[in-house]
Amino acid sequence: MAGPRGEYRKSAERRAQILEAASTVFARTGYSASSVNEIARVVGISQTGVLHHFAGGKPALLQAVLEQRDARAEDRLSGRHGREFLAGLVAISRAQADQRGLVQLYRLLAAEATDPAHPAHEYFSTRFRRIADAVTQAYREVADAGGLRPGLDPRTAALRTLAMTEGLELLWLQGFEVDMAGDIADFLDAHLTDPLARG
Amino acid sequence: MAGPRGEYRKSAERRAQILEAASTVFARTGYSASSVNEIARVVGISQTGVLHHFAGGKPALLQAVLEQRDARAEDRLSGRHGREFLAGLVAISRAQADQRGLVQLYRLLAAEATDPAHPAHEYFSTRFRRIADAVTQAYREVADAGGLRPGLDPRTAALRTLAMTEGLELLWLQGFEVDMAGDIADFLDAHLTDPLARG
DNA sequence: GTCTATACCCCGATAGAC
DNA sequence: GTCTATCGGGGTATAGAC
Repeated sequence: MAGPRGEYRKSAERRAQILEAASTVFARTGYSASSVNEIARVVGISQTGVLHHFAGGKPALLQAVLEQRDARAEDRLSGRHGREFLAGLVAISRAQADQRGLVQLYRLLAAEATDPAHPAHEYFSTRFRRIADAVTQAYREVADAGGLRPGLDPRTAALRTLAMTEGLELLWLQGFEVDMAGDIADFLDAHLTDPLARG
Repeated sequence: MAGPRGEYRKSAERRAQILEAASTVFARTGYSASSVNEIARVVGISQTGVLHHFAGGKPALLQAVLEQRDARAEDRLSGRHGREFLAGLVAISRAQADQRGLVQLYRLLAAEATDPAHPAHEYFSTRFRRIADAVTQAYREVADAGGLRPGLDPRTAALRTLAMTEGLELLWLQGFEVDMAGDIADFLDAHLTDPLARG
């Protein structure tokens, strides 16, 4: 199980360092206004040093940052259905309170990417739709089991849940003292016949 | 009631043109990534021509754009209290559906301005807090009149209302077909003993 | 009021030495 | 793997002519 040695290992570590630096720099000033040079400065190497590790330049850096986060986050919900899935949303919210930089990064990039010319435009639009569909599906499963309050439409409930989640995140970033996880749990409970278990 | 003539009038018109161009350019690419040059190109004059009218440079342009919008929006709520104020929130949401560019501008700037070094940082943080306080006050007035459902705290209700408003705006910008005004009205009604009048 | 010209800075990318 | 040097482009801002 020994990892790569010598030059290879050094390269992998550099890549990781660069990725982390890119993440914090993008989070602070967004994609367009950030520079490879500044990322390099954070790492402590030259601009060309960074480009050596990411041949595709700045867009490649962005893509790598996004992929890294997705890989870490997606399995938190995979395989969960109905009420379990909804409970997973609460868990994710709770975890985000410790990742301010990452949340900020996503918020800023998502806003920038509204422009169709932005390199991450496609990424965000499909990602958002995928999430909305997954939440809709979860509500549908809850409804089939008789756990959804009467008169509620799964799709509408999903969009409102998403809106509340994103909105609370926004307020939290703005510096308001909101209990994201608690508020989302309350909001979900308002849709269900039986409340979710609290963690 | 005749306006200014001759040179003065020409100047005022130019300023208005520049402001409008700045608004659309900022909305498309954000503040940091926009250039005075591009704004000038949209207007059809040179870069120095723009700077002639806005001595403070790019930051002055940004400030002017923000002030212009506030001036137009604030009186929509001034003098209204309690239920009337809440109904005003719904009206504002309805109006925003026709102002995609402006909404986009605010969303992007607010995200950028999370950075304390951003020229609009202070503006957004005080603005957001002012809105939150105003909504809290409105809920308090409703509560005093016995119109708030029992067990609800005005401040918490206000923050959740704000979160829902912002979140719906976000989803709408992302391309989802959401009825912002209708959903907000529903959300408000869930807090009140009597539903608001629908427009 | 608007222009051209210009000074000076930072950007991303490439070539080539070590 | 990392560097310096360099190219071409674009940014803000100022000086001064018309």
